[in-house]
Amino acid sequence: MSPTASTLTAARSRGIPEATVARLPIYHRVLSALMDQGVQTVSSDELARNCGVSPAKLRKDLSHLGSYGTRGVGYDVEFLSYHISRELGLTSPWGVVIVGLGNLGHALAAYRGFASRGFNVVAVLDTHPDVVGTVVEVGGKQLRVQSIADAGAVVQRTRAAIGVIATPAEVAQDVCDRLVAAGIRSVLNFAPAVLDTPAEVEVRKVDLAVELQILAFHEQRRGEEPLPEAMNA
Amino acid sequence: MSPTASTLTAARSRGIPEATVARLPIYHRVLSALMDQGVQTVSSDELARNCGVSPAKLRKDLSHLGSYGTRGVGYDVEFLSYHISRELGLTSPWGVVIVGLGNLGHALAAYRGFASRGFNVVAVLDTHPDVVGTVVEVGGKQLRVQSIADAGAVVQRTRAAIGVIATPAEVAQDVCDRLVAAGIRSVLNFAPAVLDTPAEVEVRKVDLAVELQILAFHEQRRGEEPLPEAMNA
DNA sequence: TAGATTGTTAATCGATTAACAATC
DNA sequence: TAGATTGTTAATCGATTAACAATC
Repeated sequence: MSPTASTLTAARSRGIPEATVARLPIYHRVLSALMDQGVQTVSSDELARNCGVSPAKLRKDLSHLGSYGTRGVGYDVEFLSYHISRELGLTSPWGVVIVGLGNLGHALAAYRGFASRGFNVVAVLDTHPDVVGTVVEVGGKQLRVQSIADAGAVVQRTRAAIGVIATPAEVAQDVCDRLVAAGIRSVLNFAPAVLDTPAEVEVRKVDLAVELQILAFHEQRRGEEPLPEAMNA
Repeated sequence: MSPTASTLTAARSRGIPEATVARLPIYHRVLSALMDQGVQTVSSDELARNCGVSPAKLRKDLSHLGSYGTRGVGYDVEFLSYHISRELGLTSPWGVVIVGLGNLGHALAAYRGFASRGFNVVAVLDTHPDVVGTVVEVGGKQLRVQSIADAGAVVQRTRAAIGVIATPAEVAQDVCDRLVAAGIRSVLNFAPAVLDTPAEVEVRKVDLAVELQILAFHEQRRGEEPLPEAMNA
């Protein structure tokens, strides 16, 4: 079939598969690295190899954004990078609030990857009276730790869009409720707890224990290999 | 069809879907919490609600492990918990090596979730001469930071199975190569780099920037106008 | 043009879901 | 038994893959 207006519209319009969205940041990062190296053009084979995916998957993913390559040539690195960042919403910076300043919270606050990727840590919050009022250095700026009780005012003033929960599991749900009440609709949860939120809130979870246990599962399976003919037929 | 020997064997045998494996740790954690609360029996509806999944998905997942529930009653919390931990390979502890003792590495070393979930940090490594030889407190023990150059001996002596990479991106591939050469087959990668490894090595990646960018995508879609008029402050 | 490489198709594979028969 | 709840089925949905026509 020839590409009609309607098929083009379908490709360019709203429904980008979640699996594709989850890979776009990797493509974007690798393209940035290629730009730093002065590479101007890259083929789907080469880019895919750098990203650790198959060329077919890469081309399929990119086809959901539009048609930004040139047949017989490849992709212009800068052009493609721009269109991915546009699709991801990275063309203007997002404000991030970090809640919980234990070891992990401090590590996150010190992380340089925020600013370089279009995210600004605009506030740090904690529940504990001992921690509130102390000063943390975040991306060159000094930020005073504020109380989670002030989440509403803080989010309104800073226009923060994303909340990062780095608290113990016990207080994570309460913290999340306060962030949501304050207007936060995007949450990154590092606490080992399942958060209950309204449907319009997008929660993503990073869980060290879960990752380790998945590795343990495969590690165990690998060890069980040494009995090929015994057991089941 | 009636459940024949072959269908039972199929269900119990090797192929547990990856998507199911990825959820087992959550089920396990919630079951542990229920045990702590003294709950003895739980239905799939109740357990699913606590885990943030649908009851149908939960029952489907559990059916891959075997038949550990009782129709009309539900699941015995302790019994099910045991079988999940057995399936995940958590009945004996796994040794973990942490590489890279920057902010994140220190936070990981201080994390209490390791020991309580069947993982022991048995060694900490770094590349930098200034850091090697310093002492880090990990789970009550004092561990001396060793050189990545000694990875082979360290892995052999400690019988570590899992390597955690918490280094900058630039050295991540080199560190990974050394861990693999040392016999590590399971890697948890916190560095923002795509690692190239032999097929038998299982790599999982935790990536703050990727998670944030996925949130940004949905945030943008939700508003369709990131910062209405005022731009960033 | 001839060679190279994209964007799309169609087949396959795996995961999710709702419904319900089995059974406690 | 009657009510409750599992384990399984079958339909649906979404993601992956290989192949190739389009086209630079």
